[in-house]
Amino acid sequence: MLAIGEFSRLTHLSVRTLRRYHDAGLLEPATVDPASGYRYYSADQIPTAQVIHRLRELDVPLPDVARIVRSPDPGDRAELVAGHLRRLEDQLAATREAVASLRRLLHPDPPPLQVRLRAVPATPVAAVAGVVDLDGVLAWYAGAMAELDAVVAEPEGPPGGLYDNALFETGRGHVLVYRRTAGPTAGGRVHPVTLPAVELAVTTHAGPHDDIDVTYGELGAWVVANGLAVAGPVRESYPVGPRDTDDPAAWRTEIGWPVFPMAAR
Amino acid sequence: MLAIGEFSRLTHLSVRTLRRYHDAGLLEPATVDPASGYRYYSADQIPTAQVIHRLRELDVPLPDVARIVRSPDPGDRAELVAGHLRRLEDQLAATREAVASLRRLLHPDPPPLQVRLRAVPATPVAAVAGVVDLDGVLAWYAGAMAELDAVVAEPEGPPGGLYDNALFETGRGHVLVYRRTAGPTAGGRVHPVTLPAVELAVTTHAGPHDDIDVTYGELGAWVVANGLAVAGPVRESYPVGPRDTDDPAAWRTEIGWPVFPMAAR
DNA sequence: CTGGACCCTCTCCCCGGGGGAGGGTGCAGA
DNA sequence: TCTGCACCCTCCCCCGGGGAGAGGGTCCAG
Repeated sequence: MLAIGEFSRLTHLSVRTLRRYHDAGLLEPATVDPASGYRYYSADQIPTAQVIHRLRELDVPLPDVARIVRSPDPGDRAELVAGHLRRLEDQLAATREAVASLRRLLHPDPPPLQVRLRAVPATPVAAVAGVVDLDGVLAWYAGAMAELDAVVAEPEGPPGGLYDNALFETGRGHVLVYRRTAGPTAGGRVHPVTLPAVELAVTTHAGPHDDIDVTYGELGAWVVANGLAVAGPVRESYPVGPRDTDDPAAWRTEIGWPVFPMAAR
Repeated sequence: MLAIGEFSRLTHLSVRTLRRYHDAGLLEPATVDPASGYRYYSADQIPTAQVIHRLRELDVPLPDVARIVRSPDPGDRAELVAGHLRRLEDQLAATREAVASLRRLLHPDPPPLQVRLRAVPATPVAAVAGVVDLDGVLAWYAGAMAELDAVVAEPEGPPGGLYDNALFETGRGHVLVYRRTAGPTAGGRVHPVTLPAVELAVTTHAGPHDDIDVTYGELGAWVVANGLAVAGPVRESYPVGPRDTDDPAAWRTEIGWPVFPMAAR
């Protein structure tokens, strides 16, 4: 039986951290003296402590660590770990993209932004709508678009979507993806919808979506400079997207932001 | 002039976050109405907001972001950014190593640990000592060892170090690195020191230092199983180290932990 | 039996936000 | 000019994974 200080020395985990792991139900001492509250660990808990240490170095949240070290089946455990490694991969990809986008921001090579005003009439479309978290929007988009493809036999023009401002402001909001078509417009989650008529400020973003907010910002600056104000929901359409090519640099995203004269807000 | 909500829509930064950035002195509104406290932004602050956004995606702390966006000289700014990118690289390397170490832990292929007890007599050495942070210990070690090499003409045996337990427990502690020699033992930070006689439990760790705590743990378990207790400072020596080869898998680190009979603590 | 190392619980602090309460402002339509 | 409502303000509490320290109990060797 090892007192907490001794166990700390053997595992390179601080005494404080060991106590926290006990409170979190993550690493229970082998025995606890009921009179004094002293924690006593056994030497064969050392490997467990080391696994915990590694998982924490990978920023796995404590509750997930608890699930991993407590799961009895090594298969389940491996699966949980693999899931977290995938999460790390995604994070790494996001980091790389942020670095690239930062470089583009700091060393700009700005092609002048083409903004046009376009009066869009009310448009009937086949649509899938829902309330979505910002993190899950990509997955939701893929699923919704697959359903649209299954239902809409003869699409016209590129697919598109409407995104509520709340999605960017609070991380959750209404999203609607649509296809224009002369054919059927209902089935499963797909329903016919008529997009309202609006005046749009339209521009096209080229490349991956990691720095699409830059284009949003430039579009917004143009709108403001022209005495207009924006109001959601924003419309995007995807003349060239992940459905068309695997090369994000080739993507083209048309952004249409409903505008009003400043005074008419 | 844009109200905060409008600016939020143009930058995809939440209203809350914009207010926080104002409070942190990171992104000052162009004007603030002294009567109402309303913040008003100008459209040409959008690029700055986007740079901040990217830096935050890279987990650059707010004070550092403030330094970057406020530094007038683009060269300085690039240097600050580059520094953070280096930090990200290091972090990435650490993550990779933790993943590798975790795999080794979960799929162990354990060569049986060779532990020997060795009575070490008092030993005169040339040494550099200091109080070091755990993060900086590698850099400190490199500097100290370079000074030792400059002073000690004829070293005997591998270099070594003594590490206070506090280094692992509180992240800061006494460290002493030494070389045995029959030659000079003083110069610069180098001073003659006599390491006290101790009884050591000794084993050798093979490979990079990322999972050296596993060997520490196994050594500790062996010590406990043999009715002994450990006490610092730990001694390490480096028969094969970064000085000898660039391949961390070839490194050999001898760990000697002072031991006492359990009862004699 | 005593001193000192060790251990206990408790509270407060850090970061970068999110959530909500409670109240003041700006502006368009009536 | 009034009213309603969207917008804005400040202030406080919450999260996770610890670090720091206060104040007090416990263990054990000399």
